[in-house]
Amino acid sequence: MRYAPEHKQATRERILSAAESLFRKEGFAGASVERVMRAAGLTVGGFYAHFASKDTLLAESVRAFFQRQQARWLGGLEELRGAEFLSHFVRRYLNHHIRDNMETGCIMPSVLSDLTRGTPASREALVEGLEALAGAIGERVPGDGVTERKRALATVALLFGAMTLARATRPLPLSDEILEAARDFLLAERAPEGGGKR
Amino acid sequence: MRYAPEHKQATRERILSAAESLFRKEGFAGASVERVMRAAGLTVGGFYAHFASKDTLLAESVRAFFQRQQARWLGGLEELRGAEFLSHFVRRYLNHHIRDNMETGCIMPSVLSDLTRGTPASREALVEGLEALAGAIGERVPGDGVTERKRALATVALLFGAMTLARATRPLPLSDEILEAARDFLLAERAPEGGGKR
DNA sequence: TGTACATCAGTGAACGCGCGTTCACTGATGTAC
DNA sequence: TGTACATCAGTGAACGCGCGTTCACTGATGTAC
Repeated sequence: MRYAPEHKQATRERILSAAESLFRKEGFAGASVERVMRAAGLTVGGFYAHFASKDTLLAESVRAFFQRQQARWLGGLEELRGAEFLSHFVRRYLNHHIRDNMETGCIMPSVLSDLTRGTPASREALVEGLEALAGAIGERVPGDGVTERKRALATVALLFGAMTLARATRPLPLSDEILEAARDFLLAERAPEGGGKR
Repeated sequence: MRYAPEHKQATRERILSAAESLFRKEGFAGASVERVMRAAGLTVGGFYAHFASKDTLLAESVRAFFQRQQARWLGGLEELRGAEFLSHFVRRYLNHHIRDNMETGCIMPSVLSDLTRGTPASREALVEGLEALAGAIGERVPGDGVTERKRALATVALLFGAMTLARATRPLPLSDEILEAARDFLLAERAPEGGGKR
């Protein structure tokens, strides 16, 4: 029990990271507080020193996911714009690795259905993440006809929807087709004037 | 206990219909077998005369949903083609009523996350429904560049993704924006050569 | 430097609860005679 | 038409289990003197 001012914060992050993995792999109902704590190297009872409830844990996991992932999704694409940016971003997301590794890939397909019934806090975490992501995309991809924001929102909705369907239809060829279809649909047409080659 | 040859089948359909409603409203984990049976006017114990397990019930609910809903989604649009068909179909799906009435609207946003972790039977039910729906859309909407099938798959993925996000972000304005964005994205461009006015 | 003490992150047993599933049963039905 | 019987859809109590949460506690840490 080493115990320094920053120690509790580090433990909290360990729990959060374990929770993210388990929520991804097993969903909200499938990941019990006891298993999350065990995965973080702790015992059940300590959980409530860090989080008010399991619902709070989901909200914080979603928040942490968007914060961490936004950097990964957009990292290295900072000066790309338009079709060029979109091509990299979409290909980065809609790939087999994210589809096949539920415990490390995107958390959204695993918990989106739970969020439609979620607490205000977990929905708020989703909204903030969505706004930030749509904002980052909108900045880089000009809309043509529809506004940038709308285009970004539709893009995100298609990414999440396609990844969820692709996971649910694994390992059939249909699963690959869905990823391809979404990729083509987002990239094949309406190439915006901002960027480059695709 | 009236009890005629067709009576058991009718009871089974009552259970299935109650299950669909409860899975829609509360998800797979949230809808217990006991509450499903009570909603069907029966008691728990009788359940296993009709279904082998709760997992089987989900699979059969998904199958029943697609069978029932395909008719509702496509009914009356039989002779429409191309952009005209797509416009009706997309507007029929992406509306506030389906978003705000989880127990009667689309079941997919409620259980898609569960299906990514589902049994083979429930995933098979999803695959069959998806193939039938994509086939019906593909027949009516020619692809341009991408094949009809891919276009149909991307359309379905965007519909489900947008509806799920819209439900999770209710009642914020963002929720309406997501529906609009998906609608515009599917209808605004790439107007195919098959149909009509949009 | 050494000792006494307060703090509080983490432990682990216990709580009440609702879950999915089983099973001995009931009693209305349709059939045989 | 009337009686005896087999069927089996549906009942309801019971099962073992894992859940989210609580709480009295432990013991390493940092502080006071």
